[in-house]
This record gives sequence, structure tokens and C-alpha cells, in this order.
Amino acid sequence: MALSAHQREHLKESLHRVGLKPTRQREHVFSVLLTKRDHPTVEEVWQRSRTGFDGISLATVYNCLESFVRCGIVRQVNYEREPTRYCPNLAPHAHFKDAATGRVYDIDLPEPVLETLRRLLPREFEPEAIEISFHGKKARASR
Amino acid sequence: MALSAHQREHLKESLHRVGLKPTRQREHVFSVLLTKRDHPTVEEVWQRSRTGFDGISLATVYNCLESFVRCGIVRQVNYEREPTRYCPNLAPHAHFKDAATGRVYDIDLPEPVLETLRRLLPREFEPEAIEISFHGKKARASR
DNA sequence: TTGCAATTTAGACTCATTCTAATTCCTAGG
DNA sequence: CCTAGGAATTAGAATGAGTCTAAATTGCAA
Ligand SMILES: [Mn+2]
Ligand SMILES: [Mn+2]
Ligand SMILES: [Zn+2]
Ligand SMILES: [Zn+2]
Repeated sequence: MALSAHQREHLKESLHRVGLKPTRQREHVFSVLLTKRDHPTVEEVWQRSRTGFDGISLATVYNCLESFVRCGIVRQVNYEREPTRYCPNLAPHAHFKDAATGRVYDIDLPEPVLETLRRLLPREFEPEAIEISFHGKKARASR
Repeated sequence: MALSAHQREHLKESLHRVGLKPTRQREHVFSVLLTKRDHPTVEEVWQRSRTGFDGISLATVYNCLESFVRCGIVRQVNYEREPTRYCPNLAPHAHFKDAATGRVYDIDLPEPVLETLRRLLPREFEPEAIEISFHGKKARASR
């Protein structure tokens, strides 16, 4: 799936802010991330990218994803020491990993909850990032 | 520092529950974890263990720590893909990693806060574990 | 056109962790 | 005491996600 004009602009501008250029590879890999928002690993992004962009190298996928993280439009998600996953959801959210399928879901994080967490810290701690990960079972049901 | 009778008993019983035996190496490595509670990596645990138990191997330190995790008396702490750290604090707590020093601190987690977090999950999600990690700066002060 | 810097690429490399297979330890039974 | 057998320990090899290197390729701007 190709990027919309709006998405392409978002990417271009974000990259530009950190001195990087939009390239064919970056646009394609970004569109792959947006198309199926299931927190893919680098290998998965690579496999998906190869259909629609043959010859793209694994190294380039690593590089593209690193660029996106650097310019703040993608987050890395780590569970234990498994391969890093990538998430283009820019809203504050936690992650839930289903033990049965390995799939990772986004969980919305309201600002008041974040504030509650920040208040747990003694005065001398100045947090720059908070990461919340759930792990458990997801029952079949709804949606 | 040697284990107290109470600590030795705790270790013995915990290992026993999962079919493992207390050994000289396990007791020593466990005492190392309790002596300086700064979330050491395996390498650090190994270095500390070697004074007081010469000849203990890195493989054994890996094995001991895995045993402790398996029987529930030690937690693994991961930040990004850095080497795994180990924590013998059994109370529910989050972690704060100081960007300047790399040191990891325990942050107490009151049950009501955990409950608030669990309530963020849609009905079909059944969490078994919640992990909360802060990252930021810690100002000099207090203590 | 040409020149140049950024990007892409293949493949080598790193290093935390896991695995393997050989030794050592412990202890229950004789 | 002895000894057999299972558990634990050990050194070193293997694994694999991620990083690095150095050589092509690309895309612009002069
Ligand atoms: Mn983690
Ligand atoms: Mn993490
Ligand atoms: Zn996400
Ligand atoms: Zn801790």
C-alpha cells in the first residue's frame, strides 16, 4: 500500500528535522509499517518490504527503521531479549503481549495515569520516558 | 557476605519447590545478589562471585541466575537490548534507569496503582505480569 | 555533465546468551 | 566405608540479532 500525500509529507518533514532525506526505500518501509500495525520484527518488515520493492536489503531495513526511531515517528518495542519490534503509533500507549500467539497489542494510556506513575518517583528522579508492558493471555472475543 | 540462616532456608525451600538443590555455587551467587542490590549484569555477578569463590565459571553464574528466576526469587530486568540485569527484590516495583550512570533503581509500586493499570485493559486481556520502566536523569541529592 | 555527499548494500564482525559434552559432586543404597 | 547414578558444574563451541565496514549506487546542485 502506498503512502497518502499526507503521510508522505509527515515522513519527509520528520526526516528533514534530523537532516535525513526521504528515499524510495524509506517511503516503502514506512508504508509497510503503516499497513499492518502488528509490531513486526526487522525480519518481518524485510519480508513484507520485499514484495513491492525487490532487492531491498536487510541492512537497509535496519537503517530505515533506525532513521524512523531517530526522527521520532516510530517506537521500538522490546520484550525480554527477543528481536526488537517496531510501532508507528505515536499516541502514548502501553503494550500487551499475548503469550499464546506472540502478538503485541497497543493499550491506550490516558495522561492522568501517566501522571500517577510519575508521582511515584521521589523528587530527584526526572523521567524522560516511561515504558509499560503487559504480558498474559488474550481471550478470543469481540472485534 | 554469607547468607543468614533465614536467607539460606528461603533459598533452599524455593529451589526445592521446582526440583532443584541448594549448592555451594547457588548459595554463593545468591549471597552476591543480596549483598549489593544494584541490578548487576551476569558479568558483574560473575566478577563479584569470583572473590569468595574462585574458579566459579561464567556458565555456572548463568545457570544459577536462571535457577533463581525459575523458582521466583529473582527477577530479570531488561533495558532495550543491553545485557540482562538481575534483581532479588520480591516486592512489586518498577525500575528507573539513570541515563548518566546506567544505574537502575527500584521504585515501589503500590497495589492501587497496579490495579489502575490493569483496568486500562479491555476485558479480553488477562495480564500475568506488568513491567514498568522509567528512563531519565537522577539529580544528586538526599541519601 | 560532473562532482559530491548521502544512501544502499553485501558480507564480516560482535557479543550476550545458549548449547554440548565431558567432568565433578553428592548422596542413597549396599 | 564403597559405589552407582543423577544432578550440577565447567570449558568451549555455536547461535543469532544487531552493528560495522567498505565498496557501489543514487540523487542533486553547481
Ligand atoms: Mn522487558
Ligand atoms: Mn524495554
Ligand atoms: Zn505500539
Ligand atoms: Zn529491582
